[in-house]
Amino acid sequence: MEIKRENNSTSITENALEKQADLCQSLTHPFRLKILKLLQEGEKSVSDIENITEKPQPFISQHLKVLRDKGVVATRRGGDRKNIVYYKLANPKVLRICKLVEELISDQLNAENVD
Amino acid sequence: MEIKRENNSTSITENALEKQADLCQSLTHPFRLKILKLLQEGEKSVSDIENITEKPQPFISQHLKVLRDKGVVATRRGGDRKNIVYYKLANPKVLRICKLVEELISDQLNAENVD
DNA sequence: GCTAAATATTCCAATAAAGATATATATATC
DNA sequence: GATATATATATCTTTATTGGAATATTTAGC
Repeated sequence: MEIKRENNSTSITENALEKQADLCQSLTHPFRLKILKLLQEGEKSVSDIENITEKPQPFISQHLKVLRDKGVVATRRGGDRKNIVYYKLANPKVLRICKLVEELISDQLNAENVD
Repeated sequence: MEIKRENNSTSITENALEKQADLCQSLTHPFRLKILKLLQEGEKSVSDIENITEKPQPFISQHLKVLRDKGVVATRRGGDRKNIVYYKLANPKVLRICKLVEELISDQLNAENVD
């Protein structure tokens, strides 16, 4: 069991807010959002994502790592040789957040067009 | 009317994803999330936030600016001398996103505790 | 136009994130 | 244990974000 609180000036709430902020960090890159959008259709391997997006493999893996580290996506090994890693959304709430963000931007653009 | 697309290699979708990513950027700081949490209760002035959080006023204004620039919060001038700026959430979807992020972190912590 | 109160902005040093390239690891087969 | 395929990580340079301190702006009243 690990000690979670570093010092007495950091409240439980502060700690939760930091984790929330940290999670949102994973949503701040267009390519990561694109990955999440792809995963909304269902599980995809790294090379699936490579074929669809036509980006270099290390670039893709780097961004997948960010999503993985924040617990936004989950993985399993598959394929005949167990050398294919399939990624999926770790929690349906991720999808709901992405959709809301998309809608919010849409709302903002519509509000602009009223000018 | 402004030209929105810089070049032909940037698709409509890419453009939307960039805006979405940019919006999420405003959610990546614990203090900004704290502000949003406060504004969920209702409109607050800068000095309200100052009194509640006990942070330096420029610090607060800097973070409010980020939220304002992304269209996450809206302002109005009020008070007898019109020198008080009241902040509120710009769109109810902001609240829903914050709550989902909070729940997602909560889910993650619960999943951890099963270990 | 000066003052006061409330809020906003600028500047700068420190830290963190991004992306390309090179390299490493994991898994099964031979 | 060498090979092949799929994926992951490390390194390095560039660029963006952070926060504190000082300063500026806005508004109304005098």
